[in-house]
Amino acid sequence: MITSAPIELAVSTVIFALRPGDDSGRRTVWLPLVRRIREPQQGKWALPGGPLEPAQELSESAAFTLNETTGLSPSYLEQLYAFGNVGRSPGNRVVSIIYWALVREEEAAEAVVTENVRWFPADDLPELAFDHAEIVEYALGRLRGKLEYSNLGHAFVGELFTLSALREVYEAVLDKRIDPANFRRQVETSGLVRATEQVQTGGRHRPARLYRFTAAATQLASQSASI
Amino acid sequence: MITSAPIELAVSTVIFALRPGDDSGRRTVWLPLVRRIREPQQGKWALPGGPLEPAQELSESAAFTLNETTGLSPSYLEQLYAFGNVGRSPGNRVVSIIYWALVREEEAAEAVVTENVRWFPADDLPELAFDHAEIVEYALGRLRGKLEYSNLGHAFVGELFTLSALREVYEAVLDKRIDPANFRRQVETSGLVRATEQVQTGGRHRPARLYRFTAAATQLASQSASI
DNA sequence: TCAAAAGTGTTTTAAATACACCCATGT
DNA sequence: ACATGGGTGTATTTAAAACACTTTTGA
Repeated sequence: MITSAPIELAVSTVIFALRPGDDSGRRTVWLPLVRRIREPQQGKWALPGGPLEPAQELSESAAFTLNETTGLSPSYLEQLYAFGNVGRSPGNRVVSIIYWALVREEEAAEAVVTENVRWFPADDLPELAFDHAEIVEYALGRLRGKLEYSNLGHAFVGELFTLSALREVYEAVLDKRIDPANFRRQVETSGLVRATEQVQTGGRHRPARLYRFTAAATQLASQSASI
Repeated sequence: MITSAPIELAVSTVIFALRPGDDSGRRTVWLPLVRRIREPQQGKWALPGGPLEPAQELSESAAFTLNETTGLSPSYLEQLYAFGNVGRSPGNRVVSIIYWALVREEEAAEAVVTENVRWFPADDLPELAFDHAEIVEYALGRLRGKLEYSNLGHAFVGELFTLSALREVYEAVLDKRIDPANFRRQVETSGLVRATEQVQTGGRHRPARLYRFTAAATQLASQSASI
């Protein structure tokens, strides 16, 4: 009787954060990778992840890996796609269920950085293990696409934020300039945001009003997370 | 040493076709289900599917199941989502990677109908096994959503089609009336469609010009299948 | 000749975009 | 005072939607 090796089931996560780029003062998209410390593909950089535990929910597994890698909790977490091509891992058959997550950079920022965990700019990645380069590309597409038709910016700013800060999130992710006046109107008429009484001073210009997301917005974000 | 049972990996498919409804002459969305012939949930209707074979691609598994169930080949096939909640199958842990497919009804139509395979209207399903009701709901949302921002109608019509036929696909899936004049303009300016020299006669009205999809359209459909 | 869908033209409505200009603060 | 981003007003462009009307066939 022939018994082939069982199919392995893993969960990995593409973790995005906005960080100051090397060049201008503008922030860009970064993601953490881990260096593989065993064969196959030893030494190459890969997405954080691991085998699924029988008693563990898929999203729990993704969030656990994320916390292990960055020390952070995700402000957004959604399943991306199941990658399972026969040839994607030489020698064994691995089906990887990929999640993607957004984290707020402010919180811990440089917290966890070891020899084998490092953050990279999304547009300047090293050679990745397996099909992980393809996966990251796919996740970036989803991030950009979703930002345009949902209120995903929510996940990148804090509880209180200026409209400029929110706009900068969009500019960083979509990598294009957005007219501040039109952006303001779109956001304000969306009903997903409410002005507070507070303002943010400190800039050498007129203080900016602080906003917060409405309940509708947070709800919408978690809904769209499953659609 | 405690060794828990391994996680099972299955692939199932939500198969959509347009069929004449019971009432009016208009077509509606139908899907085939199979009756479970063993425990758990014996006797309940479920999505067609089965365990993933180690040497089989995910999409191959979905297409194989589809052909087995309907005798048809999919004109569109795309991964939907991986459902893997711990409690979704009592007793064992099953992660199901779900695909969704569109088939052209004309081809075989009533071909495969047995005691344990039956087509149901999407808006009038029997009680389903496991979390399959939730899965079908999710797939319907994706079908409707995708039809609005891509040229998915492509998969439901033949090579040559009238703009009315294409419009009826949209009306059936979205379950709403669409202005023929505006629909015509939108489709014509999209560049995804090209008029042929032929017309379709036979109706008691002016003959309708036949169209075909351009290469761009078919390409776009298969692209969007992986995004 | 009449019904019915094919197909064209035009108006209305709404949204995105572009851009001029005033406001309030730190230096 | 003046540079800078915050914030308002308005014109332009584009697309969606609504709807009147003409065309061509089968019966």
